[in-house]
Amino acid sequence: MDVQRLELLRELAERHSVTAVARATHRTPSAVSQQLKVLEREAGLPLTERSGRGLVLTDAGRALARSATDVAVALERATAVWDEFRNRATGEVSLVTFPTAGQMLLPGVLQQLAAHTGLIVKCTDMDPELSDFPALTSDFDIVLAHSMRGQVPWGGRGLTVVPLMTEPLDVGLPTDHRLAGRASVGAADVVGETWIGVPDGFPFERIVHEIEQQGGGRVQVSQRFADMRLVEAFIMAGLGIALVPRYTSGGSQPGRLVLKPLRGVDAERQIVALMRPDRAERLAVRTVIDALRTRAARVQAEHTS
Amino acid sequence: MDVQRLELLRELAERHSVTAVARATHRTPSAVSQQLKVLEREAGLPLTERSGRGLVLTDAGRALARSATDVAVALERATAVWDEFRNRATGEVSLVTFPTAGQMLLPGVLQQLAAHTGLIVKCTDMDPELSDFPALTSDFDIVLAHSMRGQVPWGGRGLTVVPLMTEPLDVGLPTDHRLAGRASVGAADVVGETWIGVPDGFPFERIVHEIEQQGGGRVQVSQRFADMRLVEAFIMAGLGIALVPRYTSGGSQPGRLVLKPLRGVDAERQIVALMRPDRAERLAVRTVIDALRTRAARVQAEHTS
DNA sequence: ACGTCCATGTAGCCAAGCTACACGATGGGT
DNA sequence: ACCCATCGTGTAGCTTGGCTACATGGACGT
Repeated sequence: MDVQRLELLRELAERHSVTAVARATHRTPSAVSQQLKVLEREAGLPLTERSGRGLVLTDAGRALARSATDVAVALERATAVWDEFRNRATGEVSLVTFPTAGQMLLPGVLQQLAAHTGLIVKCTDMDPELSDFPALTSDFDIVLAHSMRGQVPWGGRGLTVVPLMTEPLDVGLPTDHRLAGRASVGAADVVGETWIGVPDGFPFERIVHEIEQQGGGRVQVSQRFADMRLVEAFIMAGLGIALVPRYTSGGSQPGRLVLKPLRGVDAERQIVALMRPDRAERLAVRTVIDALRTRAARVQAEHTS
Repeated sequence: MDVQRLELLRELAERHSVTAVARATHRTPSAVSQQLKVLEREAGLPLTERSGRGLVLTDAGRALARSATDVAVALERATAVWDEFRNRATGEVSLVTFPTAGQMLLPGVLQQLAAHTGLIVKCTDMDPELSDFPALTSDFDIVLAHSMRGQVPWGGRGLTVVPLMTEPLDVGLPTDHRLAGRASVGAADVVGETWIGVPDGFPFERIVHEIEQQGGGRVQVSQRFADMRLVEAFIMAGLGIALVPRYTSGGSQPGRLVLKPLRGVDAERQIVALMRPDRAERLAVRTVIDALRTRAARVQAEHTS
């Protein structure tokens, strides 16, 4: 029973295609196919089935892939042991973020991690609109994702979830708005306004529905943007109001945008780090995660004081 | 990070010698030495140290060997998964026993396991006097061992321990003995007798000391034997009395030996199965263990009714 | 019906890991 | 104090497992 082969099976379970596995593991499809065949012969029962053009795993294949994860975890834990003996995290850690979290956390994190020589962090940003967060864990060590409170759609998939911070979502208004003087606003105050929304399927969506229910009316959404800068620009131009994450707003032109807490509505988003459990064991990865957590805590502390 | 190499390091941790590892893994010492060297180069820190003629592990080496066990467990669990998918335990299971336990349990176990085609159980017996039970787990899948109540000297070593049964230790008397009519005997009744003992270092020893303390005197030990048949022969010849495990006695010449429970003394031995944790995960091994447990339960039930 | 994409065979190459043998070092036995 | 058994470790050379390159056949979309 070879670990490499198990790893291949696990990749196949995630990527659903021999060619995709081959690309991800820097091999030819032929090599992957051959190894899977050997694994099946060893197992003595079919692990894969043809399904049209591609391959799917059988029940046995899925079960084996699942326990392959445990093997990978144990292995990574072993390498972490000796990393700890050398007292240094080493190697490359890849990370994807959505723009706002990256802007808020990454500069500070990378400055903090500069002290660790030999630790290289490769960051990428990805539009949350296009990205399926759990799927990204196949290609990146750490995936920064956001979700609404309580809602953890990635628990069941066997992924490791590390909560980083919960960020309140406020209502962003232009400084000359009629509500700009209030300390906070309620659903009834804002339900009649023109809104700038987020693309369909975004977690914020649920909050807008809640405002409609509590405020008793229909929200008018004039535009839908994924990029917060764009949203803020529209607010400041007086073209509508919008939900804005509290810690990441402003920056561009302070003084022309005010944020008002939303009373009576559970308006928070959780920012979490998502990882494949084996990746989460690496000392280098854990070091980055620690830096992310301390940085997130500091950001939150700075805003509450 | 290769699993094979980790396995080698783990074997080295158990056997304390490259040549021993080579013998156990059917390789030349040179091959083992080379692989360990590669592992050290990968780790970037020394894992072994010369100590006279042999090798000892450094702290880092021991830590790594420990986590190598977790890897092995995960791997065996994976193969167990597919064994379960085929619904049959297969392969060879090696087992060592001390004579009395083997006599009591193994025939029934092997009869029960005859139903499992493809499952081969290789049994060996070994004099408990000569054997270091924990050390035997390096060479056998299952080690049947005995110990006194509460006393579990093999807990700390990271071995898997499965309790099979607790067997009372009675006082064996010839039928014409002056105490043969009693329902039970106390320490004071037997402390003045001539005893047949067990070799030094045997767990029974502690009970003899307890008899001396409670009975208030010194026990006279005329002979020391490891084999119970021999002990029983001496008892029946009127040459002394001895502690005899209740379930395994008799058989040879019933009617010339009687057993009397010992009042006020904690005279029991525990029979347990000892395994290396990775071996314990194999479905074949677990099947044999299950058979041992049901057989042990039946033996115990037959004697109490 | 055609082209494209996918999985999978076959031949051949490369490297990892083994054996065989030799050498220096250590420690017990006489 | 010597000798010799034993242990770990180098070096040379072979075997084999796993890869690439290329070819083949089946499934889907247009």
